Amino acid sequence: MKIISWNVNSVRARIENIKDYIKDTNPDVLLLQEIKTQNENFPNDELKKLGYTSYVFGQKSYNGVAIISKNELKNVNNNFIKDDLNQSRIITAELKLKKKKIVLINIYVPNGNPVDTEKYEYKKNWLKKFITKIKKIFENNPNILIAGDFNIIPEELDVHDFKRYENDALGRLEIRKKYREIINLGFKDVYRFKNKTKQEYTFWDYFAGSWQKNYGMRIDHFLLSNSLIENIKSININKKPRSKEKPSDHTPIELEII
DNA sequence: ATGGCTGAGCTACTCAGA
Repeated sequence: MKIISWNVNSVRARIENIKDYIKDTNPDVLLLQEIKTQNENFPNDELKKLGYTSYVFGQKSYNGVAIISKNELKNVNNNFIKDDLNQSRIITAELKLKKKKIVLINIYVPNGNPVDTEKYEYKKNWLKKFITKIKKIFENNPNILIAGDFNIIPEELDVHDFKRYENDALGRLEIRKKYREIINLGFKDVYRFKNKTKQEYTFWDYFAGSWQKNYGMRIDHFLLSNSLIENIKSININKKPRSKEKPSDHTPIELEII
């Protein structure tokens, strides 16, 4: 089963790229972040033509997440945590893998910059609530997959110039500790688990030729509960979509589980 | 290099992103 996560930076501005990408990679489940549209303007029909059902948690202008799936999904939910600002950042569903029932969680974590503002506090509180909820889910189900745009640089090698980000909301130790806290509940960062020292990124700024110079960062992640590690077939950051015309600033990360 | 692109909403500009 191929599951892909991609922050598309507007689903409507990116629809042709997304359709091309789906035809190329044929995912079973595609998790989108930053769709930047309300549910009623989501391109359901175009994705239906490719054989996918869309489950959308949208919002006007900003944020918004969606799950696009070949098979119909059960228990789709938009209120995983109570969001302090009522922003659309989490959509969950139930996924079946052989005999295992997996809780699938698609997230778009707040950015949190600048760090001396309420935006940073919002990110911290959001992560705190999220961790509390994950602990609770674990009590009933050991099989959890968290995927999406975490807006967290886990380690120094996950960014081209760590010094620039060590006091940034993406790289601050306080935030990276939250990431470790999730991992320590019983997860693997699948990319890092499979690639101990490899330096690859999932995001490059639009400006200053960041893509051409490979000034990027790895902030889109798949966290798989330890009970599912044996099911990993492959993990891959696919840089092709970032090189296309009119790209998102993020590129997809692709997980295959069996 | 704390904003030099990009997108949404709207029709001139601000807000947001990381």
